[in-house]
Amino acid sequence: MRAMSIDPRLFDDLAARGLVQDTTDRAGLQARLAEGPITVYCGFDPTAASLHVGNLIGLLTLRRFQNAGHRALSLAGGATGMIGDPSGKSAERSLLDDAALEANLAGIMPTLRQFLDFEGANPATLVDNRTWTSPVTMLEFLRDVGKHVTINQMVAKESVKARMAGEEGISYTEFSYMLLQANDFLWLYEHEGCEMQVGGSDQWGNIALGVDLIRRKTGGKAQALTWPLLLKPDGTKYGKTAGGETMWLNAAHLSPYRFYQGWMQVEDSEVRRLLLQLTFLEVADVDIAVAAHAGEPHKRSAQRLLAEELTALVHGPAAARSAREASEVVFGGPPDELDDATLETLAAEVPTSRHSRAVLDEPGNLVPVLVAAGVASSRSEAGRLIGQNGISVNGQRVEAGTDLHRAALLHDRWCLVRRGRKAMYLLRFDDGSES
RNA sequence: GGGUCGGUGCCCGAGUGGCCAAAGGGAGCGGACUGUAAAUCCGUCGGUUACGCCUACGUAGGUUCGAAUCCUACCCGGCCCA
Repeated sequence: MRAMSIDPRLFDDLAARGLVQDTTDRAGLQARLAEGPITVYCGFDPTAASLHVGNLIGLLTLRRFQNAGHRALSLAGGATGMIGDPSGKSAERSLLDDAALEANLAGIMPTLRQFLDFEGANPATLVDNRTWTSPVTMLEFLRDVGKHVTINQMVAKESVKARMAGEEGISYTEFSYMLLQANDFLWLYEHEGCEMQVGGSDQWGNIALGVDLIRRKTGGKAQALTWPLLLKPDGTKYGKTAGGETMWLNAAHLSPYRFYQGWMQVEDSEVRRLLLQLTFLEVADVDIAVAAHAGEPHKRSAQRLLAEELTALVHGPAAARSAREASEVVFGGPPDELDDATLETLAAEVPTSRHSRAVLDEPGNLVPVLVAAGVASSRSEAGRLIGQNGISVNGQRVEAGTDLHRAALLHDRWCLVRRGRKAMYLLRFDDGSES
């Protein structure tokens, strides 16, 4: 009867990592987990062509369950993604058309596959809720799902109340989202033997509705667990770099180098929690690392650990290594000591642009080149940055009126431009056409 | 369908005929201080061939020497009524 051995420490480990916000009857859930493998699912809506760090906990939590011997089920929200979840949103979403939806799905599928093991003795499963949602007619849906849910309980949900109180209101479509999600849970319960759903705490209402629906329709008992939303100290959602970029998981949307830098720049007070929630490092090891960091915080060893673990997890060990090396160059010594090969490598990690050598002979070329390189978005901004001592070329602050000359190039073709203290751009000057 | 209130820059939000590229706040960006941290302070924050010009206050027209501000139509949203 011991088909699969399960790790009994899972729940305590999740709790120790700060990953337990709410659960259905806690003792009951722990008892059920101890009983044997459970099938657990987490949904990911294709709202963009890439998942972002906000989805990371879900991906990792599924993996934690799988590692502990349970069955992980990853759900791509092809149906729900079209509607948009009103939870945590203050404004109505724009509906996705079919083409955008397909593109988004194609973008997130590889990530969903990457975090789980679909081979071996305990393979994970990947489903798309369009499979069972599309064929259902509206009448069937109203009869089989809608009949079991009261408007009263739907209106009582925080996400709905917030929107009903706001100026924009909530459309019937978005209002229905929770029914679709509840129906997903029911379907998976009946067809995949899925007894448990996990998600961020903003999903609690939707998940609980599914648990209710399952009980009413089947008499069965389903489980739910949510984790606290990944929030920054200022209360805003996580998922942006210090520079305000979304922390996408796809390399095409955010380079591994910038992803790595995003984690390098988290503040001290956050780093322990992030290590616990976003890596597979043991709790004890995290505490050792954090203690070491506290002793000499300027070395940022905990941030470095976080950045390396996560970059390796998301982009692979090789990308993590490149990101680290590039970071050492960018935040290391003076750029005029870099050799040509290092600059070539760096070009793959930081924003790099190509320019014609001919512009080096033109007076007043600095501002236009900065714009062309993407350092500034307009001439005005470029001028402003220079005036504010915000631009340095090859390690030298430049003043208004400075021109770029051939003599300033590194190895006769590179220019390393720094904007502020963190943003680095590499400009490459070749013969031939400008790009 | 009727009534009513509203749609302002990345976001929130003042402005109700000229002094408005548009107060204030937030975010962002740069600087100082630091540790690629936090806190704090300073500056900046539509574009440009820069004391001029262009583009901007839901959309399209109109009144006016002059409109974000007035009028008309339309679009969108809140609330109330049917």
